[in-house]
Amino acid sequence: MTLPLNDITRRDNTLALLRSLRTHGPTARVDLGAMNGISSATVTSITADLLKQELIVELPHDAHRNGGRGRPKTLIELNRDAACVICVKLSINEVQIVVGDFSGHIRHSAHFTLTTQSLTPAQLSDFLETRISEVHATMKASWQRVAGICLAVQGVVSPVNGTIIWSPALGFRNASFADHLADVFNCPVLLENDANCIARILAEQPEYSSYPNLVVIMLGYGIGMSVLIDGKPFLGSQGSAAEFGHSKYEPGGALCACGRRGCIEAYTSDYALYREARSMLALPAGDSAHPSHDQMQTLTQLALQGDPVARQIYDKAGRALGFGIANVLALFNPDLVLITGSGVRGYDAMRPSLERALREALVDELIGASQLATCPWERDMTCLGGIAMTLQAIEPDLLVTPP
Amino acid sequence: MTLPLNDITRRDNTLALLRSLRTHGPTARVDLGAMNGISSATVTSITADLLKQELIVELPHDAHRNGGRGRPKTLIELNRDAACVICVKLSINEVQIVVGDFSGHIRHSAHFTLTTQSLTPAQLSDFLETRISEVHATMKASWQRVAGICLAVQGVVSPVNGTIIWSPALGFRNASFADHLADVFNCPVLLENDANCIARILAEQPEYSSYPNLVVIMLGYGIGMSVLIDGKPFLGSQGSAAEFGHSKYEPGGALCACGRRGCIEAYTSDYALYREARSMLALPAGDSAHPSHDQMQTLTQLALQGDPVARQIYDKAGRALGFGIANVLALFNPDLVLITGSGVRGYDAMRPSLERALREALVDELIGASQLATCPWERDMTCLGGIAMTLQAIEPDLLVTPP
DNA sequence: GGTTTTACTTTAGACACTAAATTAAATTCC
DNA sequence: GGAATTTAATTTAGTGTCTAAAGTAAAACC
Repeated sequence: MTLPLNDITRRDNTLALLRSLRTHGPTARVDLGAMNGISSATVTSITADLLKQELIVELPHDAHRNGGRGRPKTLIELNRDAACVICVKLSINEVQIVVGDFSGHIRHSAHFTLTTQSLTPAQLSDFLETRISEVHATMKASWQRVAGICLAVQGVVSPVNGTIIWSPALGFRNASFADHLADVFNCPVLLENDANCIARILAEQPEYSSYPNLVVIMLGYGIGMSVLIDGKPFLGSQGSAAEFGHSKYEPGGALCACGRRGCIEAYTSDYALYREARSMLALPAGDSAHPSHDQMQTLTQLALQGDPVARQIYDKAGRALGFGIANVLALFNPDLVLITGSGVRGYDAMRPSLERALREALVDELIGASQLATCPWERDMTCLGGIAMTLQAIEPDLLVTPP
Repeated sequence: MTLPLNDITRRDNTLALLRSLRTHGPTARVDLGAMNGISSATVTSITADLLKQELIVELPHDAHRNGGRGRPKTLIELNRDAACVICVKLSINEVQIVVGDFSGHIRHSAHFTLTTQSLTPAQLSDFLETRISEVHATMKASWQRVAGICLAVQGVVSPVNGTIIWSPALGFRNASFADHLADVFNCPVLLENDANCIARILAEQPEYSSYPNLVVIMLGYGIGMSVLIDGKPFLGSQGSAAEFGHSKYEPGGALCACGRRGCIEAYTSDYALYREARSMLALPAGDSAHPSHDQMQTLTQLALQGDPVARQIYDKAGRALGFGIANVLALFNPDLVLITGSGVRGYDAMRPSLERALREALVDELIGASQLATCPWERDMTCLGGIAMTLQAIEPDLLVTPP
């Protein structure tokens, strides 16, 4: 037994209202009630509590004119300054630190370039602590509280244990930073996979919110995937589910960054594409194991313009991705598969062979059950998702003890 | 808005008590309270309602002596005769019809042999209606009510739409029987995949109940799989998730019963094993496309006794299964993968190559996160699972309107 | 300026739950 | 054998949450 049952009901309803406000923006009490199946009287009661706690604010009436007859609605919105969260995105050779306010918007953002793969755990820990401290101090000076921190990491992480199991950005394995940071900054620290963050943000966008079972595949330096079941990210027993990039296309096939062979990533990721291409084509110089945006752009353009060698490389990549997606359709049967990440730039070049592979692999009924779409890629999506997840995680903590 | 909120709480608590009684057998009020985090007073109140509705009964005190001091516990158990459900298992060339009582036990069972693949939809519908009618009439004569019917079907089904999308037992596709049967017998009719039924039963057995994320793989004529996430069967958007047997091992590989190539089933199922074997080994005569138990037994024994040709066949099957399981581990990251079905008889012959494939495919961290085990196979498991699922589904209906 | 419309608040009552007190039914102790 | 002890179940009293309905507020309409 944790809480008396009635308190749970109240808390659930309170959290539901906060979530409605976060996704819908300013909303009137009547509408909040209708959206959540709660009577108007109860909304009044709950919002009164929240106003007292300064988690929400009423909008002045003159800010909005809502036409019709009758008493005008009083719009309520989240108090942006009620709390803030920090999201740290860790990817290959880049760290991004972002501050989000209580309504989920980015208030501050900074990028750092460093050779992540050569860091020791202690060096990375120091780096994170220093950088977060700077932001943390700034925020504390101007705001009430930093209510949570999120580490959004490329690779296999265990949110439950707070350990990074394996990341392409790092030269070591099984490292734990979350607990230490939680001690230092005295707030909850979430560890999340970057693909889950992105899926979280995409899923709440109106055009995708009607698909409760959503698979998001991220193409880029590596291949990431996130599965949302009933709108919630699916984590396996250790929280490290959905390692799509390392599911197998061809047993014994091409060498992957994970050390195994035949992974989809070993055919479809940036580094795999560039590895195939560099020996056969004239391409910009640079670190071919970590091709830059420009390098990939050049390669993609060649394929899209019909260069036969480049086309063949993308054909092969599309075929691997197609068979991989076929397995995902067979196993998860989602409503929608959304392909995004910086690698979508090459999607059109992969598409014919991808679709051929799908038809080759699956009976029509299974293909037809799921839609396939792409979605443009924006750099800040990961952090926005991390902020959203962190806010949701810390909200119950903010509700404690109205005095 | 459906029900006032407090009614939902009450209904949830009532259903929780019923579920406790179903899994734990006769239980005292105090213990029911402790198990469900409900106060003893509330248990008294709820059980009073249930007694009035005759869904539960009190055991006479002299039936059990529970030693200790103090007032003896009054054990409560489900009223077995409160309702019954019918489960129809449809597999290749066999239909089984079973009656389960309210406590989930089998009260009656009948098997029918018929060439299912040559039936038209109308013929099958007639057959089912006739056979169910017989049982239904018998039950109605002696009991209160037949509260639900379950169709447990091998293959891809859509529980939501009530249609059989594809079944190896049938010569046609996209057939709907559930609605018609529901009309005829005036009760809810569930359509379930057979693997989901079995997983349901296994999951509630004490030795597996501590694994919330459980994957059950069924080896047999075909390959079935069920995924339980947080103890609940995972169905995709159409409810036809987890078509593990038709996920791909080898693009362009062996021909599968589904018409595509390279499916795991095309290497590891009974028919695939026998297809490979029949040209090279002296095996019992019979329909080699649908090998009998005896035929498979002979083949398995050969492999286990070290016959090189048979061993090679099982090696290949194990390798395909191993890569398939590797993908499942990568994508679902379950706590436990349980292998069962009649085909477990050959598991030991597949095991070495299966484990080799796993190690070849996955980084150690992902293999180590999940356990792998086998579980003996019993014929009635499917129907027991179907009964359990049906009882759970109809329970809310039984609670309506205390007069 | 009165009427109508819509939004929000207050009031009154119902329901489910729990803690504490009470009753029930056994065992143990003397 | 009767009193004390122990444990189970029930009853009682009280709390919290919710809703429907009545009441109040603030606008547009006529």
